[in-house]
Amino acid sequence: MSTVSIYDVAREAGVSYGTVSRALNGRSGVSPHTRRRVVEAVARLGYVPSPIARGLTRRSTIAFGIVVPGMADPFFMPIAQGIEQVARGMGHATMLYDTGRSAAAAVEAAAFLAQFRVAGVVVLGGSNRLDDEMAEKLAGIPTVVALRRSRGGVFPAVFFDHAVGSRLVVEHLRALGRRRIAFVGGDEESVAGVERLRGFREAMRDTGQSADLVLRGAFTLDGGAAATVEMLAQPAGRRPDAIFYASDAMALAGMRRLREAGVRVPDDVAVVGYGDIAFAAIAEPPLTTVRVHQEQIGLLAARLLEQMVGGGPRPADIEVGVELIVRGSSAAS
Amino acid sequence: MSTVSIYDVAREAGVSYGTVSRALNGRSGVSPHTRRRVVEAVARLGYVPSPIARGLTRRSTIAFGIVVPGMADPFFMPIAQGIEQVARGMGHATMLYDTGRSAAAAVEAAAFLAQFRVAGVVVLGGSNRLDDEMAEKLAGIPTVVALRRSRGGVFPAVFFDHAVGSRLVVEHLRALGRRRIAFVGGDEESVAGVERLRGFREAMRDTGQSADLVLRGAFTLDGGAAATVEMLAQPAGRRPDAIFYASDAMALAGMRRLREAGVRVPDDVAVVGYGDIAFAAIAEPPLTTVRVHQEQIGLLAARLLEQMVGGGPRPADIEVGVELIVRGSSAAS
DNA sequence: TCGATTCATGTAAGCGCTTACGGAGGAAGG
DNA sequence: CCTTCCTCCGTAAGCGCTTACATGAATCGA
Repeated sequence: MSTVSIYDVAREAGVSYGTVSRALNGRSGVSPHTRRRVVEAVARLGYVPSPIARGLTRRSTIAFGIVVPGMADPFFMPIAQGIEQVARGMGHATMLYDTGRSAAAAVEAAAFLAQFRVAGVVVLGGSNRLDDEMAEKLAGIPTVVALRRSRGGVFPAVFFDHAVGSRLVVEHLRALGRRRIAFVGGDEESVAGVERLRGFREAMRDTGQSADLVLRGAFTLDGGAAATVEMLAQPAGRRPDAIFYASDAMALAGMRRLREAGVRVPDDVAVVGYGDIAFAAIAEPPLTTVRVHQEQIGLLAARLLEQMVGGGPRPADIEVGVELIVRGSSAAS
Repeated sequence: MSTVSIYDVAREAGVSYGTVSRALNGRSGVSPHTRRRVVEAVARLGYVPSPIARGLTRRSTIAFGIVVPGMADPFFMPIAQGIEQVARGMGHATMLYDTGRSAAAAVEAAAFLAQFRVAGVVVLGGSNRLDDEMAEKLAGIPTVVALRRSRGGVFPAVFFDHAVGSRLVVEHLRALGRRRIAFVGGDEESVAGVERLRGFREAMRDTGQSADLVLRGAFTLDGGAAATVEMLAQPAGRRPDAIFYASDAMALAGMRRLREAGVRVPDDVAVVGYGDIAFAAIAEPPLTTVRVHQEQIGLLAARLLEQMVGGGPRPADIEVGVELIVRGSSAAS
């Protein structure tokens, strides 16, 4: 166990603890010779600076915080994973805080991570409504949001246009000749929920269709299943010939319900999701969806944070594109 | 921002900082009256003790560490999520360290978390080969492993018998009349990989079958896809009529490949997975698998850790059962 | 009434670092 | 040869807590 402190190193190297600290932190005012002796002593003793003691004086620990709406959600985790990798590359730890998709919890998360004096935080998705409050809690801790922009630009963001994805879907379905397109939205506590719905509505209007088949649920498997059951309860005449789910998880669960009800996908109903999680491609039928490039977003967010932590200026927002991936669940019927 | 320190509280309450500390930590030797004044001052000032300063003196921070083989793996994350919830209930943060399924990385994880002086750590799966080394790095930090036992019982464990699950699968497939059962194993760096294979071999032997169709890969989607492609390359005569994958992810990816090759599931080939991740139930066909009760395991592990952190005696290992969930991918054909 | 306890509280030290400050040499300048 | 200025380094203080110890007041029995 690293019970060896900076004092031990100092003794071993025959210098004072202050010098050790300077040497290790690359401060000036240490002769090359001394520096070398310190480095050697460190190696000999296997000394590792205590992150928490260091955190106390520096008011910042070598840990990043990630605020995530759902720790078990296959959409968010690849992003978090990317961030964790970058963090570890910097020798940083990663703290996860699961908000359970509650906007209020995100503020708590901010406060919590702030008192831990993390070096930086990445907020995944969620709502922008409370960004000011979060910024207040985070008081000066470098923070970036991913998957959305922040309210009033308080935080730099790596984002994409959720509405554009919806538009691509509607146009695709339209081109396929689908006439009655239903939308199953996620919770509107989040930007994703609101914007994907908005995009759907606008695209429907623009293509001269009425967006009257709109349901809401949670972004989860259960949410998708429940909404689909509800949809199936409609009188046959009002049944859609295409369902656009606001997330892949919802779509996948929905397809299962549809099949159980004897509805064929894509013949009777085309199905489209949003997010392109790994399971979308291997579902049966493979799920048409809006690809979001999660890994890229994670890496970009981490990189932005890296810059900010490094003391750089506030970076500009980065927009990434979305892309419609057409698969079997909406193949031409 | 919580820039208010214990000194501020002391001043506000008109007592000394030592008294504030004692009052806040429930130490004896504080009059009820004083205690009340302190509590009031805390509330008035919105004081929150600095976890990191506290960590420095106590040599233990209010954070738990989780060592996880894959942060984006839908099998592990529900467990981690359960732990995170318990942790937060205790006011603790959660640090995740992704080993990428490398046993060596798990030791690094231990060292890393140890220097952060986490209050406790949960190791998910992995190998038990390096448990001694990990214990050494963790020097006294309460630790429990989940999903396997630890070598020589160095850590308390919440485990199940991987081999029993395999046996259930083999017997099930056998009862279905399948004659040529193939096994697609996960990486044998982990206990899960080794034991599931062993269980398969033994069950095959006990039922008088030869276990000659055995492939290995990674536990991931890609691993399952690759192994399946390999399997399909076999001459038709050697083709299995059932494939038992060591994980659900592998099985799901495998089913996709099978379908693409025109192999019908379950008619031509029955497919079974292991783990019962959320997507298993909604796949098409729904996947027969070995249920492992991930949430329960997460909660139990967290609870054990809670006990240990509370200073209790080393808890006994807890074994949880596994259960075969029969679904469409192996329905009687 | 008086020492012996007991209880509540204040103070100092220390956890393992960082960093401002100041002192000791040595090099440069006159 | 003496001042001035660097360079390199040691020391002290402080980050925000906990806790051992010291102090003083209150309580008790005799």
